[in-house]
Amino acid sequence: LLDVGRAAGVSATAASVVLNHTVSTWKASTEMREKILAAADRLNYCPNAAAQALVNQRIHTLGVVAVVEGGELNDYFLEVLNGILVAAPRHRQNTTVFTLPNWQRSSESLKTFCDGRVDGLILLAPTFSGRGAVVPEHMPAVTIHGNREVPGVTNIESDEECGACTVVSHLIGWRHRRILHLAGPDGLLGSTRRIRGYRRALSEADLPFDPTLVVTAGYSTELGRRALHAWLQQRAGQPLPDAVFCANDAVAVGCLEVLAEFGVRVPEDVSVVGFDDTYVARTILPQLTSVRQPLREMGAHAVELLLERIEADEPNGARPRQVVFPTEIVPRGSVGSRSPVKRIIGTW
Amino acid sequence: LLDVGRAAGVSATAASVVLNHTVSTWKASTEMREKILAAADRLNYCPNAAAQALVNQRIHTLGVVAVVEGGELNDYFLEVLNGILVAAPRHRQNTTVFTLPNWQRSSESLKTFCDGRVDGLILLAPTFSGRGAVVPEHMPAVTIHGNREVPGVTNIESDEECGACTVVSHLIGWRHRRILHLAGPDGLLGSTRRIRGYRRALSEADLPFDPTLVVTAGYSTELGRRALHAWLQQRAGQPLPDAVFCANDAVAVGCLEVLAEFGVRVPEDVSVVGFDDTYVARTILPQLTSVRQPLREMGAHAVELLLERIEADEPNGARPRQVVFPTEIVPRGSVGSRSPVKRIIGTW
DNA sequence: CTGAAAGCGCTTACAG
DNA sequence: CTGAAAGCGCTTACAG
Repeated sequence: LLDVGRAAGVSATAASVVLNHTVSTWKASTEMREKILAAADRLNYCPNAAAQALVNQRIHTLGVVAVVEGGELNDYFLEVLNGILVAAPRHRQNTTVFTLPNWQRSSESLKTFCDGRVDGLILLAPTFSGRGAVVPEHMPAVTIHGNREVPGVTNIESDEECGACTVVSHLIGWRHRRILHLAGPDGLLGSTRRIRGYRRALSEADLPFDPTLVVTAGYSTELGRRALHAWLQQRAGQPLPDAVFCANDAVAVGCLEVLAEFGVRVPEDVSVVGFDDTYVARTILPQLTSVRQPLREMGAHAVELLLERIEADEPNGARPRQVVFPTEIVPRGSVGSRSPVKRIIGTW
Repeated sequence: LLDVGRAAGVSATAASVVLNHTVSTWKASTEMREKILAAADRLNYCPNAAAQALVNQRIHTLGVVAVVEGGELNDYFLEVLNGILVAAPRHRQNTTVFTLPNWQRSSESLKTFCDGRVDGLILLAPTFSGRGAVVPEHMPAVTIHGNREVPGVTNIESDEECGACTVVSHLIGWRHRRILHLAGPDGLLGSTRRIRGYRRALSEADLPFDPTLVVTAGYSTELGRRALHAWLQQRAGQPLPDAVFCANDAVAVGCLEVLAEFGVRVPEDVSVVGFDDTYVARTILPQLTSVRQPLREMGAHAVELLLERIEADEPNGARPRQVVFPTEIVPRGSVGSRSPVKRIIGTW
């Protein structure tokens, strides 16, 4: 099309220069630029992105890599993606989204993403099994909620430990003592941090830590349901916990369902808190007290950091960073003072 | 890199041919291919996507265009995107997501997406004001829930009218008579179809149509809240409706909130139904009877249709199609039989 | 069966 | 101030 542009105007290179407002060693006579602009408009010229990408080595596209568990995207993903999708166009970047079945065998897929179709990669909550550089050396990348440190890649996370500690302290403030924690998947950094926060809150309040009160659930409603159900079944006739601290909101939803099935009222009999402050926390009844992570801001920040990295044009690892966003408790109706009467676990 | 591949092996063109398993006029001696493969692996060769795109005129990327209202993605978007993101890699396509502030001035943006960075476009719930070809002639495109017919572009939709009719008939089956409809935004095809379904159900049951029972809300929780709140305020002292048919689940959430504020129980006093069967329908209490549209399947189907279109390499309009997916009612706890006692609207 | 050459559409030193 | 030329990394007729 460039040569069509020329046909209409006068020159060849000229068109390129005026159409890209390149600030080169030029002054581009006004009349000429007018002519070119007109011609471009007339032929409705549209520069070819691939050709530009080829010569500029920049395609102005950011890749987002996420795992879809069971073919299902979740609210966490939606929120972060929201932040990314809104931030990217502000920097005139496109966003392409890659989905992976799992992180285990992601190394090869990741490599194929590095063929020039994107300028950089945002990895969403990656959990790599081995260490080893999974992202090719010269592909700029940042991780969000990286589970292990990816060597040399800057990671964006939130202060989950602090969030967990705060929300558990909040429960303690309402006079709850026996607080059950439905924890995230074993071994994940996020799970560990929540547990650490939970323990810190207990110890700050001089409460004993009872390991039987920490049970691994996972991050989904179904896993939350199962974990709590099993736990309650096993303890029929024993007293209910005062409160339940759930690894995330999805788990809390499962928790609320099971409690309802057992005839336990929330928050009258038991208080429940979640984590992430997703949409469901506001819509479920009772509304769920939760810990907000600024997921959208984190997504937006990932875009900016990644862009810096791309423009700096230095290999990963040059200036790895750790960015920690604050978390914040959002109090709602699912927390009340400890029930004065001790309730016993029934059977279902 | 190709010439590096050659340096290691023997030839130049050869590498390209074996690395792309092009089925040309070749037989590629086994020893040669071995050598090339080995060299490629050793240098860990990675073909440049931009260069390939430039010569093949195919970049193997599908564009998804959606509007983010108020910078906020919604569950509808998430579901459809889910379908797309899972389907695309099955066809070895990438997905890039474009977000627009609105559809009004989308024409120019759409044009810039047609610079070779994608091979085709999936438009999500576009609402164009003018008619006029908004998508350039030679850019393959499909719409999902297109609001007007985009000339020549095949549209994927669901039988919303039927869904609305079924769910309203369902309410009538529970003996509800005065059914309020919190409708979608004025003028949108989806709103109109829901209203048509609502009216059809009434007429099939020989019930009169009362225009004051159809009130425009919109598609968000907040708009649902406001619409119902205003409606109830105006009618203090008058009888409550038997049931509320909401334009979508988000509106239903707002509806449930307002009813709770007015001290109205669901479903004992009033039944409520939503539309879309999003995540919230399952998690809110009472769980929401809703109409399921197979959004993921629709997204996946869009990918396939678009790919056909791209491969057929014919201009838009050659074979426009209309694909209609069935809808399905999902009964849950928010519907019960009509309250025997007539409840009166209180003030809030 | 194999390699040299042209070309995809653009940009950018480099001579006029 | 302006244009001709080379080159980004690949593919694909086209001669050997």
